[in-house]
Amino acid sequence: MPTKPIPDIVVGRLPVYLRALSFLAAEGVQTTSSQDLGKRLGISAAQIRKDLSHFGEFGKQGTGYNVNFLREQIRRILKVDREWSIALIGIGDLGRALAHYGGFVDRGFRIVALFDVDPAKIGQRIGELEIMGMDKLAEVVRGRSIQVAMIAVPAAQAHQVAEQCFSVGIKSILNYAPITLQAPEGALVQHTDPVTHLQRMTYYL
Amino acid sequence: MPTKPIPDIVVGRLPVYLRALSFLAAEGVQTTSSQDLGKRLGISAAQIRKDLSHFGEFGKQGTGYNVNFLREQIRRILKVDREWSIALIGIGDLGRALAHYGGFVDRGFRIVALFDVDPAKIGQRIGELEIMGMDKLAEVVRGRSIQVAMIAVPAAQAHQVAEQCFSVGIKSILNYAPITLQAPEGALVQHTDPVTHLQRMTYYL
DNA sequence: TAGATTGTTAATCGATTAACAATC
DNA sequence: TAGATTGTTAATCGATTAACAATC
Repeated sequence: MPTKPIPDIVVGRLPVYLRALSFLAAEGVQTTSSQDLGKRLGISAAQIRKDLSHFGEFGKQGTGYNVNFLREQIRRILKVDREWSIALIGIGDLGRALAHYGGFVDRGFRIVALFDVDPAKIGQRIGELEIMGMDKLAEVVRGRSIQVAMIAVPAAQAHQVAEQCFSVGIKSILNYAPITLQAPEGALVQHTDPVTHLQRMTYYL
Repeated sequence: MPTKPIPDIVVGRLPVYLRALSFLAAEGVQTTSSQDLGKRLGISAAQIRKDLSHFGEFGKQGTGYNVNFLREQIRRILKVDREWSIALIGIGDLGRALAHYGGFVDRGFRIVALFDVDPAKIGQRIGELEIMGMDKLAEVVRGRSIQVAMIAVPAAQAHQVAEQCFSVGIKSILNYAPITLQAPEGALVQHTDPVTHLQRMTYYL
């Protein structure tokens, strides 16, 4: 009896719930409810309960949810109760900003390797890390069991860089280039492009 | 007879279509079809035709769509056939990267003002722009009719900064802080947080 | 106990897909 | 003309919401 897969749209909301729970935990809040969370996130209470019910029972009638407990459960479900190593490819302005960003580590991710094609950049250091040429990608990805990459290269190069990543065993790519990439069978690509968000908003202005 | 509002999920796909059409135009491609676009974007051809049908008829039976024509139509629908002025608030690593990013202008947006609370940063220049204190926000937003802001401040300050933006007349915020912000009636907030994307992917790993 | 809130069911709502006449 | 592709309708599929028994 194969279990029904969880809808991707539900999976996509879990990180948002997790973020809110971490915020509440940091504030010292012990308990929350689907209603309280829903109000904070602009989501209906019923939807939050329904979403969570795909994974188990985490609350108590009359009381709600223990913030730390639910947080730990979602961390486990999303597999961010560990640290994922990330390769960052493309060390321009955005790549540098990502390399400096301190918000990855306590949410389950650590950039452990930097890559660029520009010979002028190769060998430079950012913090602890040295920028490497793409010829080192296979070796580093395999050696450090990296499964996740972030791509911050120009649009014209993104497709080729993604191919290279997949060919050396990367399973997930977060793509910052403003172009839609195809993921091969068994791999995943997520896109993040500020302009698409802005354009979605101007429609309503 | 009030027209039915276009589903937001459809509006959200238009920027993706536009991005693909701009790519094709740059490649010199004259004509495309719902099937071709769908293949490139990982979306069904039927969905693309259905989405476009909310706004009018843009294609020709047997031929498909003229790339430049459809591109112009979507630019018009999304209102990015003009240039929107943007205020960028929070000039840390990410804010700096956004300030340097060259990809806004040809897609309808221009950062025209930089703000930070740090006295050490106020007065510094990035390119043509000088970083200003938040006390100048109201004046600049009104003076330059700015309707869109990007917030790249730490999570702890994001809520307050957003309130300030809305209070001086900003209608749309693209929020880079890892926290969910509420938009007041008549305003819009879009969130962009790399970690939520990464966490969504690790679920499947 | 009385009040609150969960997890779940069934109903509703909305989005996607399949199919096809129209027609370039 | 023959082949291709649109725009649209109806059917299907899936997601959200409302309601409520269970129970803390």
